Amino acid sequence: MVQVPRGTRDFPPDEMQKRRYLEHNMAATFTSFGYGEIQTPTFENLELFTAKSGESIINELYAFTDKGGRALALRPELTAPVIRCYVERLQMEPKPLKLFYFGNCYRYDRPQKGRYREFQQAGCEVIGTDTCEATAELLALAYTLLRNTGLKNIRLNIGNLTIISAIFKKLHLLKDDQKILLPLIDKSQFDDLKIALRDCNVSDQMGDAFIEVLQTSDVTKIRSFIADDTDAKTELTTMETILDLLKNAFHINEYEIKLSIVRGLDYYKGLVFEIDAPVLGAEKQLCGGGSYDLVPLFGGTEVPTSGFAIGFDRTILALEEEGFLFPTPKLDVFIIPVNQTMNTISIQIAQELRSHGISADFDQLRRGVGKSLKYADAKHVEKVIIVGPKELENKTVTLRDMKTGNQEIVALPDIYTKLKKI
RNA sequence: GCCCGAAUAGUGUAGCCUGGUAACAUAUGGGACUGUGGAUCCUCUGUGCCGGGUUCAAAUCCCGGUUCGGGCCCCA
Repeated sequence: MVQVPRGTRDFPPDEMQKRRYLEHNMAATFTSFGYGEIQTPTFENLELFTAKSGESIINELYAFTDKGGRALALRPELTAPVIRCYVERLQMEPKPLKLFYFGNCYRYDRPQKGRYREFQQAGCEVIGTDTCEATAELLALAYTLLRNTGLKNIRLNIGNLTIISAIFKKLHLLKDDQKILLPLIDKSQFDDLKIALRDCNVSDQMGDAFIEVLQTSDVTKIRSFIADDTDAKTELTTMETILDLLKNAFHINEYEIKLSIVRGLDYYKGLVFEIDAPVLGAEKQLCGGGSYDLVPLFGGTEVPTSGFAIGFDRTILALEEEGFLFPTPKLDVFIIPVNQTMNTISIQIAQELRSHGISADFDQLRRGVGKSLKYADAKHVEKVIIVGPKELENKTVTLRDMKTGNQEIVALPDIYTKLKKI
């Protein structure tokens, strides 16, 4: 039997209901914040993704050569394509430019729960502003977006790469050292980090202090550690302004400063953040983002950019874990012709209801009333119309409420007004 | 890419250790039943992931592969 390829999935109707709900819900939040939707191609020129991350990323890409010999790749994420599109045709748009997107992405990874080779991302980019209010809004949007979906338990952690870089400089750490240290910081493996710092000729005293700063959410502790670096101090003050706005203007209090948030991709700079759903366990990260620099790399005029991406599939898993009840759009009316001579009138009624925005279906298997009622029940239909010759003599039909079992005789012209109350 | 576990009707499971006719529940289709039977009863169809090996005989034992799940690596 032919199966779906490794790491990919089919989405039957009951899954698609959840996915569409989430898409509509998220799109509504994005648009309420003044964002416009954008869509880019599923595949791009390979160099778009190797430009910053280097050739090694090809191992994690679905990369291929087309019949014209072009080196292409299925997109592994959407930030680079959106910025490519901006540079290519949107540079003269009024600023700030606020874009959001949904799209399937592809990575050649080992699949596990919440992790697939084809997965969906939702996300956004803000181009043309790096004011504190813009950054605060980005944080607020990410948090609000996930909250609006119905998620109860999420954690927002905020870090800052400018401050981390300043600390690296202060500890006289070289680029090569950072490559070893950053992954350890990202994974919060502080015991290993301590040993690695020692290998990098950092004194135990400084190393311990650094590790403490990485774990604290106390701003004064961070400030005293970076007291002799003006850039870092300025950045910290900016961050405080942002957090102040987040708290007092956007009224979002649930966040933690966590300097160990450093993100994987190296085009980020300044403020970075992640949102976790603890219910998901090992693969718990739902959202990641921050400020980054990609526009000049793609040949555009330098402009501030920031954004975030949300793991759409994981958001659904998290909602399911929390026992969230997804809204389930149902068929409004099922029409049962008592016999085949009732087919024409049944179809006419269905069409009439459909034209009034009431979803309607009729028995197409020529089943008896009993079997049809059972079918309507299995489909969780609200109302059933039974069309039979006895009532039809008086231009009426039977309207049955499937919840209560109550039945009434309704004149044909009154069906629509009777059902409109649903 | 690495380590561990799993895979049996559409779905959920039993049987596997100790090789011998593949089973149960549920769902689907049909019927009892030519208008109320959302019930009940009857019934058809439908199952061993793939490939090799051992054996008179493999769902069962062995090997390889595939996919899924758990954990690494990496990341969303």
